[in-house]
Amino acid sequence: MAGETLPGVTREERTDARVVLHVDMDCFYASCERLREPALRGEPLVVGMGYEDGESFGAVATASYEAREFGIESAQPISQALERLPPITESDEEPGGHYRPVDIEFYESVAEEVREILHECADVVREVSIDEAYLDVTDSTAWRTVGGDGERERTLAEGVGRHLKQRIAREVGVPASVGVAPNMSAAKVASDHDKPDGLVVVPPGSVRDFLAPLSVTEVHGVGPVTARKMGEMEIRTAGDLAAADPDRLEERFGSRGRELHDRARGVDDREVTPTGRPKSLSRESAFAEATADSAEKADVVTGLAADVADRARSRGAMYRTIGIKVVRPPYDVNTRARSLSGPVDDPELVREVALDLLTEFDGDAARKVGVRVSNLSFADADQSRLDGWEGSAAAVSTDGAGEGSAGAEGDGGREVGDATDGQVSLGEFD
DNA sequence: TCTGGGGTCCTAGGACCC
DNA sequence: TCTGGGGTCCTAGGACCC
Repeated sequence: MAGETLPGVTREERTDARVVLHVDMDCFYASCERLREPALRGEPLVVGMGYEDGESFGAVATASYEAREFGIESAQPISQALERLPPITESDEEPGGHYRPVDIEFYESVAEEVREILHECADVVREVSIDEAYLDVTDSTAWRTVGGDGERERTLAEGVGRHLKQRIAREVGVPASVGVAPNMSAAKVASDHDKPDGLVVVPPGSVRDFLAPLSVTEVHGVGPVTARKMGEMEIRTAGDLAAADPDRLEERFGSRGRELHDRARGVDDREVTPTGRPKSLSRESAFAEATADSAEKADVVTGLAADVADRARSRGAMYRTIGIKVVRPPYDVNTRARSLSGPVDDPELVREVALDLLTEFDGDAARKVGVRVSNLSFADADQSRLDGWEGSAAAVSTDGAGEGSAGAEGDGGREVGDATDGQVSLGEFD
């Protein structure tokens, strides 16, 4: 990192500070809907999921800024959102509200176009979600200030942020907010600071002052629980947090306390690492009405199990742990999981294990159930190289498959057969 | 066979994020 | 704010091993 400089950036201009961008698409699902249906621009728009005709069950995924004016927020129940949304009238004067169901495949296709631009602009891109990413552009720009006499002073780094925003707007047609800062957590707060369509630049040395007046809830990693506890400690702003005694914070919040203290002071050494492999895959579904009916619960779990197994297969993932989640009223979250002796790709087994774990909750009312596979491994070249299997005949098999061949652990009497075709085949279950 | 210490794996729950 | 769906990381206790 320290050695070479890039064209246009001399050695003296290099500082130790990194240049990190956080790109956050503004109410992304709504923007996507407007892309293919321009008449929705400027109108209150709610994109929701789980809402079928006549049902009032589900939640808001994204509300446009116009819809937010009416008190509509994301994660709100659909029924409530639709009540607040003004009715569409014939009059051109009256703003009408619009509802569209989530169409995740279309949004993925738009996100892919955005991703391509991000990867063209930076070597290291970490995608956090469908509408958010961190970029490290330290090697292609600098914090040097340009402009000055007459012109507004700005940094080269700001130019990169502006360029990125403009390309996304021009080539894809959706708005993005961009934060530019010397670390991830500051860039994240910066992108959030002037939404929508914002560009906020926080140069090195000014991060702490930038954060100081903001509510502690703006700090990434501070949720409702932590904010409440901090309130009890008279810590209300990021400035309060920065000035607080780190030992006290650690006492109260564990290692996270120290970390949050650092972030509030503008200290965050985390590298921007490229998006990795998923660690787990899950699906869950809420009942319109909590149910204790075992058959009904089993039905839904069966469907979710099939979906999860399907998704794992399509992504080339094998799993070693299968789990369920049961949420009992009022909001009692329970998880159960069982690990196998080796990774598998076996939809039938996902179903069997999930249903077996579910029997513990026979007779219990459930408002939501879920199925999850974790302990994932990927049978491809990358993974096998990491495992030191490169070049061996068994290159496609992954950790655990080898020694799992006899089901030697005898966990619960289930047998795991020989590893063949890069996958462990199974004998009887239970 | 009343009993130390360290390491790892597994499970369950909690907090947080988008 | 009584709460949808898909994730991540951390913690803590127990089992098990040496």
